[in-house]
Amino acid sequence: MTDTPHRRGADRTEAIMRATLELGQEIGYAKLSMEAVATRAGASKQTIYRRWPSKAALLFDSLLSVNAPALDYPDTGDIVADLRTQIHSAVDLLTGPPVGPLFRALISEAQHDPQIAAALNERFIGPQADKTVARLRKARDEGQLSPAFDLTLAMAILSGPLYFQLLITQEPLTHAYVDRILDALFTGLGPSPRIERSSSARERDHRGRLTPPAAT
Amino acid sequence: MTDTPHRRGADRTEAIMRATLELGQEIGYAKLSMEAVATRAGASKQTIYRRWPSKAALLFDSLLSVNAPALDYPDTGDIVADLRTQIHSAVDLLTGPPVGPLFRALISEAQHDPQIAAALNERFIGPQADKTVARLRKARDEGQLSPAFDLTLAMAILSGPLYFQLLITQEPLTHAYVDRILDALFTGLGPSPRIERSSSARERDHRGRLTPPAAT
Amino acid sequence: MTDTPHRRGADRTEAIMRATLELGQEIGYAKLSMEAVATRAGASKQTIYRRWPSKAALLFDSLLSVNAPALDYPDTGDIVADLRTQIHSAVDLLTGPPVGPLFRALISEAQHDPQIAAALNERFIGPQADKTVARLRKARDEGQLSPAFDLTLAMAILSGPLYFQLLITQEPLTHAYVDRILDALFTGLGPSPRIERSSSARERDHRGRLTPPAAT
Amino acid sequence: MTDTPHRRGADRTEAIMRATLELGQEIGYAKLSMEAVATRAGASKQTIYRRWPSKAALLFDSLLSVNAPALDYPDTGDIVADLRTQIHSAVDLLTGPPVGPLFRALISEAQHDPQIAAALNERFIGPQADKTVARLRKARDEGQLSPAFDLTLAMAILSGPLYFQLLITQEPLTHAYVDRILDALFTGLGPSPRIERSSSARERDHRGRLTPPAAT
DNA sequence: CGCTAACCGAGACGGTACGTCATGTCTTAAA
DNA sequence: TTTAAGACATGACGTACCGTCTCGGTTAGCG
Repeated sequence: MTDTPHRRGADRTEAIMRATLELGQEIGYAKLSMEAVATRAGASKQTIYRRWPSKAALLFDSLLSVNAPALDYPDTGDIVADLRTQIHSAVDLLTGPPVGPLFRALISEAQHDPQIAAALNERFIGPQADKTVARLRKARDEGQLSPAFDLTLAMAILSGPLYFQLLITQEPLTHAYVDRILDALFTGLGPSPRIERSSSARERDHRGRLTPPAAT
Repeated sequence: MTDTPHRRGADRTEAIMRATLELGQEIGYAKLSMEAVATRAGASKQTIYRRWPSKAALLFDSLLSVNAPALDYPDTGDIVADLRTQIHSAVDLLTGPPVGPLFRALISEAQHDPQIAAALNERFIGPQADKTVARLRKARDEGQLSPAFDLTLAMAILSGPLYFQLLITQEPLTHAYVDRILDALFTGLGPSPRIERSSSARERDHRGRLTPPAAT
Repeated sequence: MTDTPHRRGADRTEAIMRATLELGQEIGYAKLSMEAVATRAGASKQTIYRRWPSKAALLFDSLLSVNAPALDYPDTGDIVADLRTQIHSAVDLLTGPPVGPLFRALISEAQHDPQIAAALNERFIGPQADKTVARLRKARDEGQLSPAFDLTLAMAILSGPLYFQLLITQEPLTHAYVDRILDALFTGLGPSPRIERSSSARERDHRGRLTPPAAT
Repeated sequence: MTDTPHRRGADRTEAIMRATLELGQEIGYAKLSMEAVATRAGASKQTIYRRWPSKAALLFDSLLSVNAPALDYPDTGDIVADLRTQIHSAVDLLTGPPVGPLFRALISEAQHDPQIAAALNERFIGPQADKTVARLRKARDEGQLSPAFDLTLAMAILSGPLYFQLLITQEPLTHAYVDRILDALFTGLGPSPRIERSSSARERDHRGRLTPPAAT
């Protein structure tokens, strides 16, 4: 009476996703087989297929089931500091286990599964991008940024290089790299004399620029 | 003896890669099977495995075999115009068939095959990035950019959003989008009043900035 | 409350057997699945398993539920005519739908299900054989057959070749073939000149013989 | 180099059939699974399916592979003795392992697989029946039987009751039962006084009759 | 010019996983 | 309480590819 080998729908769902995450970390999400997940979860393949149409869909839901820390932008009034805080967190999440490998596997799948691509955008990429844009908009509304500041493009410039590093060059994604991009966006692509600058000076300059004025 | 079912070494290599490209375009590179390639090419699986250790390796060589136009930067003296010309070409290449889907498939594979990732970087991404950096360096040396301009980061900011669009949002990668990024990099993230500006005025301003001066 | 999706005990039993017969005729009794029967009958699998322990048992009861004409021997006083009448009827029943295929399927099942074999003998084969033996006994008692006539063996000789034809050679089981066997049993295996013979002559000869006297 | 895990086509065929026979005897031919055969034979399922289109076909070939004693009729000049000898042998073969259960399983399959039915008739039933008919014909030609003796029907009367017993009543098939049928055919359905009769008397009477003259 | 070694296609082979189907048991909710 | 509905673990199905391994047949290049 007390062992209850299995009980209700949701229980199975959870067990399967847990098995997916475990196996994914052990043998890699690319080599994951439905068969192995079923065995590990003590579930039948049918039960898995009842809920998820494909391995990618299972991966996706497993990713969602990871109780990720809510990545909401802080609002200290300092747009750069807030972006930094938030992007550092995002990078930490997307880089480390268990989310990192799973996330990369899903992007990989998204290249030949439009449904996964759509879901990924709707549930993962999009919301996060929206938050970034929203935080930038608030800063612009508060006059910290030029009224004409291109919010969406700024978001792309903040995100793009990170994904480039994550997916293409596959070099480690450090906080320092994030800082370089933030500095480029708001301080300029030039010699970044930020170390010497006082924080008040930095704050005054938060107007969205990649470069200092060229040496005349 | 006029039909010559097959001949010699290199011939086979070519036939196999041709079959790979054909099948990839017909059924998608993800669903491609060595079996199907062998059949289509009139080759035996053994012959394929003799030359390529994995499907990804075959895809990679097939990608290289596409006689892509050399993507070398022009040098008209105008750094922005040259970047624009070159990146437009690159985007056209990476977007359209047959390279586009194949390229995406390879990036997909690279997520779980470090060898492919390395090869992709060494033979594809890296060289192109180097050319971009080189062209930027030349512009800096010629005084068109601030001496402190961060060449590598600029490259990442130029490339990142494009890959983001290609791999993540999977929206069409247009010339217009490339132009927006270029403008952001060199003109600023602001209202881009470039339409009214004379070209000479634009040229004068090529100093690497994302934003106009904030409204004071 | 006019649709009454289902009602009470016996109703279900009937609906399930009807569905079994329908599906059996449509897709064959061998490919019949409990699942399909349940769906067709609008019943749950549990309800089926409550009543029948196996598919074969369900088939068996479905066979019994076919309102087969009672196959009782007529008694006109002419043993051969009566046997002929009765066996013709039996052959017609066992050959045509829906009983034929179902009967064969059950014999098939009986080869690896002793319970079905037993039931088949008790409820189907046995009673019919008993009737044949009884009719033969009566004829013997009336002096139409030799007192030493082996009733059981005669039954086997009458039945055996029919099952041989039904199950093994699977050639059509005709009335003519039945007649040949009857003639062999009562007239002889020889040239059967029965066509020229008067019926009275035939009757006189009903003593149970397979052959005419050999040509001396 | 001496272990040779497997080598040539035919080897596999043999191993698979051996595994089929073994498993069939252990767990029954009805419960036999291709999966189990493959495992036992150390073969892959594909290899099995390459050779046999269905489980029944595999069973059939396995049956043929049993090195059954050639069942050729002796010819001692005494038709009844020869039939007896031969049918006793046939019954022994078809009754005992490994042929018996396999044979019954195949007849079972033949009820819903016309190909098996055809093969069974062509390769198993037919040839044996032909031999019986041929032996009977020889006897007729030699004058031991009436010129008008119906050879085919005699064969059916000899075989039918045996299959009836094997498949339907499933009672043991004894030599004694065979003898009763033979006696019915050649001596008559009557009181069989064969025990007291001299063999010469019996021989004289071999004219193909089921009954003695009725008691007048 | 003929022989031999390398290479080829063909495809069999042991595997692994696929995605589907049916089994028989179980639970739930409605009637 | 009986039911329809259907989830569930199990296990087999038949198929698709994987990567390895003979097989013969054909060149090609050396002798």
